[in-house]
Amino acid sequence: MKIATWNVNSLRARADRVEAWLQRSDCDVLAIQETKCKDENFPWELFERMGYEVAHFGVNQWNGVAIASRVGLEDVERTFLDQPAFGKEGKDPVQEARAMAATCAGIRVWSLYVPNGRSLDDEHMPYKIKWLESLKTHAQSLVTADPAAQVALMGDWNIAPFDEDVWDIDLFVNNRLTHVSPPERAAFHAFEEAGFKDLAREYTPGPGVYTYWDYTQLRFPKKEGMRIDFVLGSPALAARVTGASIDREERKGKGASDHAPVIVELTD
DNA sequence: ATGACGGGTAACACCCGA
Repeated sequence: MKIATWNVNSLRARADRVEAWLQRSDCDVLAIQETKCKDENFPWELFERMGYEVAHFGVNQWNGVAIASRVGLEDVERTFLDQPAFGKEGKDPVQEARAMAATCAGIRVWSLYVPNGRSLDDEHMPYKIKWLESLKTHAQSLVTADPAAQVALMGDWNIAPFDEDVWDIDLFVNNRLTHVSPPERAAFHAFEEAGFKDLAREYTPGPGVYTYWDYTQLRFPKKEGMRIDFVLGSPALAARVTGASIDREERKGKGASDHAPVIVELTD
């Protein structure tokens, strides 16, 4: 069985690529981020045609998450416990479409689009940290309630947990860029301390192994990327892993997303 | 070639991404 996560950077713009990828990847469950559409614009028929059930959560052109499965799709949730809302001062906070869950073949699958943070001094940064802390509390509660629970936290985490997860750590640190700061990394590692494991890393060792390459400045051909997309698994799920890969072929050519799919293989 | 940013909305720019 294969499960995967992929930030597609607009599902409508990437529809042909997503369909072709489903065709060749033999993927059973795909967590999608940045659909960038409302339900009424969602390409439902693409997934039907390919034999997948799909659930989507999107409210406007920002964010948007979905889960497609050909092994069942039940108990869809569109938020986690105490998921923070974001609102600029003077405006009502809004729950953003950044998380959804569904149970697929006994696995509690989450499709997650962690807030970017924008800059270390921006009000989106404390939002990002709080968002992750709430998610961790929720994820931890699932495993506490049932130590045998198979939970997959899949998505675009917008954090590079280790120095080798960016092509030039000095550039990031010296320019006070996001994704590598101690508070962001601590928020990520808290999941590992809670028993969740990065299921792909041991099968895709770095350095120089990434899941995202900026569209600008020839980042992809120059191999200047970031590892920021992860599948974190509960102990019971981690015990089933037999392999993992990053499909960097998918980043090539015209019309690619700036993220590549991350695939984890499990025992049946 | 893996190649010089792209998507969406609304408007003839601007927001957003990391």
